[in-house]
Amino acid sequence: MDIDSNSLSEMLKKHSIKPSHQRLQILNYIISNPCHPTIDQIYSRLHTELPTLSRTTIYNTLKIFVEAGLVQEVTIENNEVRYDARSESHGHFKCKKRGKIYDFDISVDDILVEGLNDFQVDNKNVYFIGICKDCLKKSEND
Amino acid sequence: MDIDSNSLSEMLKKHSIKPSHQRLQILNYIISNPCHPTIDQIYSRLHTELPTLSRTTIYNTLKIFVEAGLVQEVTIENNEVRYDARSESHGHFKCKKRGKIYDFDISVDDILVEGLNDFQVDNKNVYFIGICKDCLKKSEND
DNA sequence: GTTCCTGCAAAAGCTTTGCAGAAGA
DNA sequence: TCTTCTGCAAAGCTTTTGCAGGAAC
Repeated sequence: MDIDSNSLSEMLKKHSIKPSHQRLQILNYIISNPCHPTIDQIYSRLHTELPTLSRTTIYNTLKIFVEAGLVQEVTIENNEVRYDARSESHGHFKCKKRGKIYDFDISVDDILVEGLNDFQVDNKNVYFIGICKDCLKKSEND
Repeated sequence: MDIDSNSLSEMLKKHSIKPSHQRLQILNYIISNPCHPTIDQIYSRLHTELPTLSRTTIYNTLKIFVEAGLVQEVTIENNEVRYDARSESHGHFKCKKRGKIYDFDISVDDILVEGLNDFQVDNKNVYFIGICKDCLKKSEND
């Protein structure tokens, strides 16, 4: 699931970010695991391989990545910011039951709103909340 | 800006919520101020009139309202849940500069996504982030 | 040697919980 | 009286900050 270290390094350099070991690991994780991980999920996973890695570094690093436009913050519900490296336009569906996030294709650029003609829109987000196919099936069987 | 106390009371009763003084005040505030207030904004404003009102009560009350479907939680960015009593379908625009939230009309029910055919979608949210007309004008003048 | 990065510890902010007293039926 | 609501205080979480040691160049 790992990505060629050189291409990761290049990605960082393109955004004027020095490719430290920690930053490469974190970027690799986010790209390899497009499951919109939270800070804690990233920490839990990488901490086992890199025991000295601290949460502070993950916070610092993701802040740098977000400012550089390398990853995006995904806020669907409070108390959990998630991180997403997908650049194509897409929406998110969050399952109430287990909290799983699904991506779906939607061209948010096509959403035009009359009232916002004179506004500068930098970011368009679409998210749905409900119950996913799998959880619906499970409750049927109960 | 206040709403007839009887109709507020009726709204609560319809949802099997006992109309206590605090609950009426909080509901009145949210409906009269459709600016998507945060808990803290509600507290700051109501606390002056009702000095004994506590944040805990506002948390409790809003939780009840949300569960009853009387108001909706609006999460646009982390660290601030906002509350909204509008029931019609609409989207939110948040201005980066001053944090102001604008509503815009959009029929989110018309957004259909192929990949989610077997999913139960309870809630559709659309939010944009950018710079509002007013702030754009101001920076022109600088 | 200088600069930037990392990570511990502490602080800060928001939200939840436990519980006792108050209000209402 | 009995039930429910309120609000103080404390606890719990996530995130930020300050700072000293370390790595890289």
